[in-house]
Amino acid sequence: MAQMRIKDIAAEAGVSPATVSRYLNNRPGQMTEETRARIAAVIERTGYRPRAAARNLRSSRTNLIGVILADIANPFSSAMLEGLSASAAARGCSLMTAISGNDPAKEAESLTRLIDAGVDGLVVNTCGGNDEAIAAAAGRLPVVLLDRDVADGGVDLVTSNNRELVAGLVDALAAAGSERLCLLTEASDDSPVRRERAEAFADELSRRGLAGEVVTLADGGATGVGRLDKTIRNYAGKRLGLIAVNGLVFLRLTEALAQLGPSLPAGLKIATFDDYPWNHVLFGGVTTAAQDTLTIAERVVERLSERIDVVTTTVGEAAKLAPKRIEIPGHIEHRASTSR
Amino acid sequence: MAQMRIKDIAAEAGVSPATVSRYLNNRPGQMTEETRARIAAVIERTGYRPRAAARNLRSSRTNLIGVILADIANPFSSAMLEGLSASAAARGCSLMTAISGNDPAKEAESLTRLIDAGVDGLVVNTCGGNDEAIAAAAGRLPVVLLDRDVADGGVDLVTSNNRELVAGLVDALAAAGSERLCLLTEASDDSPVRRERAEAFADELSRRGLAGEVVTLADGGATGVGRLDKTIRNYAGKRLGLIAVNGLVFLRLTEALAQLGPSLPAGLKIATFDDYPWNHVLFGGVTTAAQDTLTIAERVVERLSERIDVVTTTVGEAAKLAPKRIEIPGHIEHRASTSR
DNA sequence: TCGGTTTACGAAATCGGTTTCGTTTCGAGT
DNA sequence: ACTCGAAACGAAACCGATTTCGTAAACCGA
Repeated sequence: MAQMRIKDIAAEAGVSPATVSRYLNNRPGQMTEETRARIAAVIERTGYRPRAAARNLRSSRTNLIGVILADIANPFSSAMLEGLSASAAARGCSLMTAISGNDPAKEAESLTRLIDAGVDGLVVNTCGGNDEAIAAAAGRLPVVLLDRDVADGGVDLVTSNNRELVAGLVDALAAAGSERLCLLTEASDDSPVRRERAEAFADELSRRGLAGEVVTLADGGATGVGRLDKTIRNYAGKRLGLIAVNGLVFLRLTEALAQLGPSLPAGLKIATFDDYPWNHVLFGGVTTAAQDTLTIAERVVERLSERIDVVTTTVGEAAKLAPKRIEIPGHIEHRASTSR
Repeated sequence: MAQMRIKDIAAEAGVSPATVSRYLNNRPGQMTEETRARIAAVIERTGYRPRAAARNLRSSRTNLIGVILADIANPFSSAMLEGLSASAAARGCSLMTAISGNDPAKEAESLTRLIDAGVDGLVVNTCGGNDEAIAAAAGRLPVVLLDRDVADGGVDLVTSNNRELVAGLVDALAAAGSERLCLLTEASDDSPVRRERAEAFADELSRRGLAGEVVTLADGGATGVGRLDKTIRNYAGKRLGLIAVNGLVFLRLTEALAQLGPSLPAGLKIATFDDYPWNHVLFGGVTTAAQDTLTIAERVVERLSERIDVVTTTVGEAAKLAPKRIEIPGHIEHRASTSR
C-alpha cells in the first residue's frame, strides 16, 4: 500500500478514524489498553505517518515556529539558531527560518511570509525599522523578541543583562589598571542594544568617577581605523582601556591595532562583547562578555510556548498574557588582554 | 470580517471560488481582464491571505524546503543558510531548518521530522552515519546533498572543486618558498570532504615532486598542539608550509603558534580553507581557499526546484532525473601569510 | 448562417486528518 | 435489580483551499 490514510489504519485495526486520531494525539477520551495496543501494532507494522497538512487544516496548529534573524554571520545568531532548534525540537516543533540580512524590507517580507505559512509563533531578532509591523503581528499571533526590542514595547523580549555585563567589563579593565575607558561603537549600528550598552557605560564611568567616552567609528574601514588611531593618540600617556561594543567592532579594532604591532601596545587593555571563537586566540586571549545563548534560546521557546498554549486554549480575548521582559545573565570571560 | 475564506472573496467579487483560486495561482484558464481586476480589488481591499494549510492539503505542495545542517557554528554553514534562504525566497519558498550538531541520531530524527512536516524537498549537509536513510529519503522526495556526499552515491551533490583549491594553496605556498608541505587534519573528521582534500594534497605533492605529509591532530586541544609542535620541529631547518584542512583546524593551529609568538616563525608559511572573517586579521592576513557559498546555495536550490517540478509534473516513475554532481569553483585569497 | 473549437467560468468532489455530538457499554452505588 | 454517570467509541460534519468536469458563451472559418 503506497500511502496510508487514517481510515486505512482504522479499518485495519477494526476501529473508527476518530479513535485512531485520539490515539495519535493521546487525547483525554482514554481508550482500552487493548484497542490502544491494536492501533499501535497496525501503525508500527505499516509505518503510517499522518499527513501534517491535513492535521494543520482542521486544528489550525502547525507546530512550526518562525524565526527571523537579522544577521546570521554573527555567531550570536548561529548559536541562537542552534539553541532554538534544540529547544523547539524538544517540544515537537520545527523551525521556519528567515534571514533579513539587516534589511528592513526583507524583514517585513519575511514577517508576512512566515505568518502566511501558518507558523504558531514567531521569534524575531529585528534589525529595526519595522516596529509597527512587528507590534501588529504580535497582536495576531504569539511573538517573542530576541535581544532587540521594538519602540513601543508591549512585546515579549528576551535579552542579556547588558548593564551588568558592561559593569563587568569596566571592572576587568579597571582592575587591570586602566585610567581612561572608551567604548567603541559603529555609526551604522543604532540598535537598542548598542544604546543600552552605551548608556550603561556612561553610567558606570560617572558612578566610579572614571574618565572616558563613547567613540563612534565611521562605517568605511579606513576611516574607522583613523578615528581609532586618533583616539589612542588622544589618550597617549594615560593607561587606556578599550571596550568593543560587539564582535564586529572588535574585529575592526584588531585590524587597526595590527598596524601598530601584533601584541598590544604597552598599557593598552581591551575587552569585548560576543564570545567569538577567535577571542581565545587574538592577543593571547581577549576578555569577553559572553551571553548565555543556550539559556536565552530555551527561555524564548518556553515563553513562546506559553503564549501559544494560551491562544489555543482560551476562547476570546480573555486571558491575554502581559508582555514580559526576560533578562538572562551572561558572564565575563577573563583572559590575557586584561591581565596586569 | 475576522478571517476571510476564498468563498467570501468569491461572493464579494461575484464569481465562484474556483475562479478566485485560478486568480491566486494565475492558472492557464485565463479570465477576463475585468473579472481579474474585480477579484484583485476585493483581495486588495480585504487584505485576504489564503490559508496555507488548506492549499497544502489539496495540492500536496508546501513550498517548503527542509535544510539539515551538521554544524551551524561553522561559518560555511551560516553563509550557506543565508544563501539558501535568499534563493528559496526568490522562488517563493520558505526554509525549515534542523541542526544535527554532528550527531547522526539527531540527523536521522531531523530527517523524519522534516519529511513528516511535508517539505517539498530536502537539502542535507550530512554529518555521516545515515547514508542508507538519506538514500531512502532521496527515493521518496527530492534531495540535494550539500558539500558532503553519501557512500552509495545516487543522490545529487553540490560541492566545491576541492582538488583545484588544494592545488591553488599548494601553489601559493610553493611560490612563497616552502620546501616541505603539511596538510593538517583532525582525527575526528573522517568526512569525504577531508578525504578528498587529503588525496588531492598527496597527488599534488607527488606531481610536483615535493616532500610533505598529512598530519592528523588528535582531538583534545593540548594533544593536538603537541603533535603540531613535534611536526614543526621535525621539519626544523626546512622552509615549512602548512595548510589547515578547515577553519577549525586553523584556529587550533593559531593557538599553537601563539605560544611561539604572535607573528609567524621565520620561514613558516601557512594557508587554510574556509574564509572566516578573522582570516583577514590573524598573522596580518591568511591565504585562504574560499568557497563560493552564494553560488553553491543558488545551485542547490535550483537543482532541488528542478526535481520538485519533475515530481509534481510527471505522473508515474517516468522521467526520473539522473543523479548529478555539481562542482562550484572557489578561489584563492592571497594574503600576507604566503608572501615571500 | 452554421458546425466546431476555444475561452471563461461554476458546481461539486476532494485532500486527510480533527472534532463534535451522540450512542453504547460498563461499573458503582443503593 | 435498577439507576446513573462516566468511559469508550463511532458517524458525520468540518477545516479552506484546489481540481476535475461540465456548460454556456464567444469566436471563427467556410
